[in-house]
Amino acid sequence: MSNKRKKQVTIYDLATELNVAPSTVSRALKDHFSIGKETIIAVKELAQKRGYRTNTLASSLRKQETNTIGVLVPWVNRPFISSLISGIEAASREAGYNVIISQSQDSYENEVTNAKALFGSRIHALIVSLAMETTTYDHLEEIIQSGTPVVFVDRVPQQLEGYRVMIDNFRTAREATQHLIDQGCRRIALFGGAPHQVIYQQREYGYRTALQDNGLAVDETLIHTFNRLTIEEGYRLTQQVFEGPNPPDGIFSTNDSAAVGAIKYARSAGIKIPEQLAIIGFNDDPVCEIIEPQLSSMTHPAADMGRMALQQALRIANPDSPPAARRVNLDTQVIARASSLRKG
Amino acid sequence: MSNKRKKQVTIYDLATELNVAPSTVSRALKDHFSIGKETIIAVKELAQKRGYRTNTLASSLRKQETNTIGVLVPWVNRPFISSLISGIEAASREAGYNVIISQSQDSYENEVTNAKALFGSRIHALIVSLAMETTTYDHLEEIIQSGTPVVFVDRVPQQLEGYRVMIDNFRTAREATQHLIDQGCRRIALFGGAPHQVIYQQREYGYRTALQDNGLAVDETLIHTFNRLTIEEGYRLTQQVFEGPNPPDGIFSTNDSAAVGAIKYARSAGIKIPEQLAIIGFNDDPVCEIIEPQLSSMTHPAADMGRMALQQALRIANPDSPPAARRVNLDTQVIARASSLRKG
DNA sequence: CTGGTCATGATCACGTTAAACCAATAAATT
DNA sequence: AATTTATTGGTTTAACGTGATCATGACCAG
Repeated sequence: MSNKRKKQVTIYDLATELNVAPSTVSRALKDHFSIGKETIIAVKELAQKRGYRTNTLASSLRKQETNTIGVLVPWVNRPFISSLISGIEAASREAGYNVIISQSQDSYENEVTNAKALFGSRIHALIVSLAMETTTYDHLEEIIQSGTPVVFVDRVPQQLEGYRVMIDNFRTAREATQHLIDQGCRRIALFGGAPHQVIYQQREYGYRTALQDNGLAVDETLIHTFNRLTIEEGYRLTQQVFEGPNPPDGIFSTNDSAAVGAIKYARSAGIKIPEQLAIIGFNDDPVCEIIEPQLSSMTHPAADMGRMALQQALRIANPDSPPAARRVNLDTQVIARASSLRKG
Repeated sequence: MSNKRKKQVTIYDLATELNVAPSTVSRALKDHFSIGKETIIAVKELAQKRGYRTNTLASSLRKQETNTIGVLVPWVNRPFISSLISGIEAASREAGYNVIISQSQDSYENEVTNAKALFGSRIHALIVSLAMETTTYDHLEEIIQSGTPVVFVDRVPQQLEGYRVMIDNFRTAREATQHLIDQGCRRIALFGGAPHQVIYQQREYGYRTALQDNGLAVDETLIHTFNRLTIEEGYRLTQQVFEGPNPPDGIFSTNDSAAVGAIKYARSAGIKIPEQLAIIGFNDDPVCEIIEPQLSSMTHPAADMGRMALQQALRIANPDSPPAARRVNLDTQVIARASSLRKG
């Protein structure tokens, strides 16, 4: 019923009450050097008493700069992404920024629409993880051109020049594969993602390199590409592979979900893990510790990546800060669990 | 380097180019009835050509109303919450609103700070799920008083008058307990949450009622309270209960994590599920289908709750829409899986 | 009485839009 | 036919709250 909002307190109100000019109030609130100490105290006290809150809209409009960070991700309800957002949110709030989120739902079309919407909100900076479908980047190029800082996280664009925060996918995949080899695997299958996404290319390359490092031939029939890397896809493909000739003795899955699918099939088919089949995933989702046997994986420091992406975003275009790095790589490590650890 | 942002196109630019007044452009873009058809077309065409995007800051300032929805939750990286946010985000974007998120990290202090920050951003409405710690509500009362629509989701306040979107916790808990009874359980333990949170009170009440419905005595020693309902807590408490005298033959856990802990302990201690111990959780997190045996649970329609919360939020204070409901309850149902299904 | 601080005031401008106003033509009334 | 009234298609003005810029006045040292 009370459709009528309480009138907000403005610097003008404070000014009249204190018999000073609005601009004095404005400056006092910001501890401007040219305002007397007593005035500053008086203004702040009254502001407190009257419940004054600066109108960020007006301020942003005037300053031609918002305190809002845009985040554009495929989905918010995925373990990796939600932790990424958690990191971005925490760091943003500490730095005095708000976070607007939007999800592309892995659709290119949505990504374009949302990018435009965020851009229209005059965000201070944009942090993006690309939709699976995305192969062209005009919608983001446009934003970069406008001078808005853009930082790509994890799923980064192929060609586009820009700032990136990632893990070293090549090295991480190489280590994951090496781990399986160290555990005695000789025929390792690869469960890879959409081949136009850089991160999956790099992971495949890491896999290939590890094999070569150890003098193992790359068997192309062991390399599989997934559209969505879901549990179901992992299950189905594992089944298919094991019903064919010459099954693998190890699987390196480029995410955890597909690896879980593999474990599920193996368990249902009576395939012994890790003796007959060693499995390692990617991301170290919470599920790794829940499934039986527990799933080995590569850490993917989601929250740290979020914090780092924000830091970079704030450094771009801020001449008073250390310069932003074009490319930040965060450390990862092998978490060896029962699914790959062969005793002795 | 290009620290200088491209100057944005304004209605003023379009107006001069078309030799009309800025207000005409403004109205044309909104298909105002008093503007001629041809003018509207001409304006829109030019706007398109010049890449005009309305400055939402200016618009919001002028209209005294933003298109931003504030979301205040304990954590974004939890399955239930991230799905809730996903629902809010999707519905908001469809309705033309942005979503600002902030997490209290289950701390009362953070919740207050963030509430103030969101309020300062002049949000159109606020959707809140309370921090575990929160027991007083002045920070939210203040926002409600100001006329900003506030909708509580899931973790709602005890006394505070306000709009709520929840599930029927009482009925849902009663059904969960009844399910265990139907499967032959006679000594059912309750794993409950923070007792000052309404939802956990209601769940306990539902549990008690189900027992009484079936003529079973309530054994207070079977009722356990958890601070955080984590896997570890669930594990430890199950161990404690089973090392004591007269262990239960069923567990109703008010979230899935604690139930997973219970399964883990049972498995390690050789307790047969569901024969010796039947377990049902709450939320139907993805983990339910991953753990072995699969965990029975009660659905908790997170994304739907998010969409519904947004719908209510937009209806409050909008006289042109159907009135908002003080209380919306969404349906839930039992998902019976191996952890509780006793054959025959 | 000149010049320099210190503390503050006055004046827009940021981009948009609601409200009030206006001119010209078409339609309705006497 | 003459006059009033509506309708169409705009324009002008002001305001939303803040803050950068430039102006001002009091006081004091030299």
